[in-house]
Amino acid sequence: MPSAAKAPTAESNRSSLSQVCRLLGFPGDTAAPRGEPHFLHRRVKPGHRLVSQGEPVEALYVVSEGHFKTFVADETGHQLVLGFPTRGDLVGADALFEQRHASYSVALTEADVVVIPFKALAGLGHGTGEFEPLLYRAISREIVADHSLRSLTSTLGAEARVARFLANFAERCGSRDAPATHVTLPMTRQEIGSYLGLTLETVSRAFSALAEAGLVDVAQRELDILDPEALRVLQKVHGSADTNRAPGRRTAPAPVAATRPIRRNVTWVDMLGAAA
Amino acid sequence: MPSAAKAPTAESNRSSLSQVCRLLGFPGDTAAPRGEPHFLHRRVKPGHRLVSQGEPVEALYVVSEGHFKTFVADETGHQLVLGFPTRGDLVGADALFEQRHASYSVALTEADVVVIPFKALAGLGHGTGEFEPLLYRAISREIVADHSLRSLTSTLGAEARVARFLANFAERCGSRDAPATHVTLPMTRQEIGSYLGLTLETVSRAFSALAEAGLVDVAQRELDILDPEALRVLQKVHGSADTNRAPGRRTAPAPVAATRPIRRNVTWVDMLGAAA
DNA sequence: CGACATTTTGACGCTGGTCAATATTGGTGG
DNA sequence: CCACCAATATTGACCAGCGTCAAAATGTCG
Repeated sequence: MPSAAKAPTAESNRSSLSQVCRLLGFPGDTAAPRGEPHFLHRRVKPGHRLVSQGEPVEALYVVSEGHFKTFVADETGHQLVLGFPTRGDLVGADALFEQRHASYSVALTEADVVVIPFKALAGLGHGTGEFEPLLYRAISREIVADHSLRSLTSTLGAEARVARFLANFAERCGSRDAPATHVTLPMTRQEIGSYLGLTLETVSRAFSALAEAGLVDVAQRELDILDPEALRVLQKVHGSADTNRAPGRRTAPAPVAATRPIRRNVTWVDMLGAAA
Repeated sequence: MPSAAKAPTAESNRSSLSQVCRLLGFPGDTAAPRGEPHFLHRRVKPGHRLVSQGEPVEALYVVSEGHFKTFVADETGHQLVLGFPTRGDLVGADALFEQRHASYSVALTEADVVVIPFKALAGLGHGTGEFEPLLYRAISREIVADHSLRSLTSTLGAEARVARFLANFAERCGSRDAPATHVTLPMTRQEIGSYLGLTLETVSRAFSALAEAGLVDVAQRELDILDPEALRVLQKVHGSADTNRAPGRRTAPAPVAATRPIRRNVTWVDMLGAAA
């Protein structure tokens, strides 16, 4: 992987507030670029933990480079993958409640994070008042992403989940509105499965199916996105017998536009009834 | 339901900061109970929306009385239930990102909420600096609860999910360490199913099964908890991918320091361990 | 009382989990 | 340098949990 082979150390060991803002994806919020505090960085080697479940919180982190996986481990040792934070993502937000981390975060690749000392938040450093709204937004985004994932897993089938995951991941890898055509997956099939609520075998099968459908080209950890649009739209591939029906053309089938004229009394029901 | 039939208006139309703290479950954090600002309340009738998806955020809310359901609706009108906020829960945290609500919240019963004006947050009212950490904690708790739910749905089978849900719900209904033995479910089977990632039929069947097992006594919306402990412990485990085979090493006390030479991808396997 | 929403119960079948065997990669030791 | 081994990935066969379709019972509201 010739990714960050360039100038790894030169990238920075400290970032200004406005840099962190941009990193988080809030370019507009940079208001006071003056003598604002600079945040230190911290490097994490692959396989090393950034935070551990139960550990008292010392800081929050914003990923600057590399990939992580965050997961919880129940008493029996089983683990559930909660996400794969990468550049621009906040790590450790679940620790603000109870001042203890509620999950593990380990680096999957060589990684670099911006350290946001907990003091800067709890110590009510009003000098840093500029980035409090920023934190709110970042944490809130965690929640939104979480809900989005729940929606994904409870709505789509296995193949569609994997497809969306790949599209999403590739999108987040390509740094600036560059969907990224080729990526090296930093996580195992099992981790993907845990994240999506599937088993590793099902993930593997989904990969094969997507490859056979011509949407991607996957070999082990190497992934080529051939049809990003189809990946994102896909609802079902489900081709065991008639996979090659229309080669080259694969668009989503017409969805059900069932908006039944349900009438009940009050306002909320309009959307309540539609369920199914 | 003769619940809040008593003195509905008398309960309060404004709350002090410390009262909100207690309501949120952070009794210790009440620091400046002096001339602190008082927050107005707002009543919501069953079936009425507290917030709507896409709507610009005007305030956050803390439920004081009653039950809500929060859900997202995709383009086709299908809805996914995200939670059933009740007394002490924060509503609207997902709106801090992008200043627009990312979900609907409708009252399932007669309800009463504390209104926390958005201004009090964005306007960086440092006069209210006391409750900023509080908000952080409350929002963070949302995330933790979310993860907990994901863990639940991806590890347990249908019956176990429903069992845990009922135990959980009854627990949250009984106000003070009172597990609550009888509750009136404010939501439909379908809503429960959406919340747990099941269909309404499966939920209904699970209810019947739990009743037949003598754990609960359920008739329509009326629910009696007969064996709270069994409900919480019940595990029909059917899902999880990893089976812990390696009986030897379970604890991964390996500190953040370099444990061993990292070959490509390994080393964190100590806790990934047993994974397969 | 009649229409509709919600719930219950049954039968059937598909998706995806489980078990199992093999292939491939990459690191280690002789 | 090559054989060996562990971890990961792929693929197949089997089957069961739960979604789907369907119908009937019960409750609710106008």
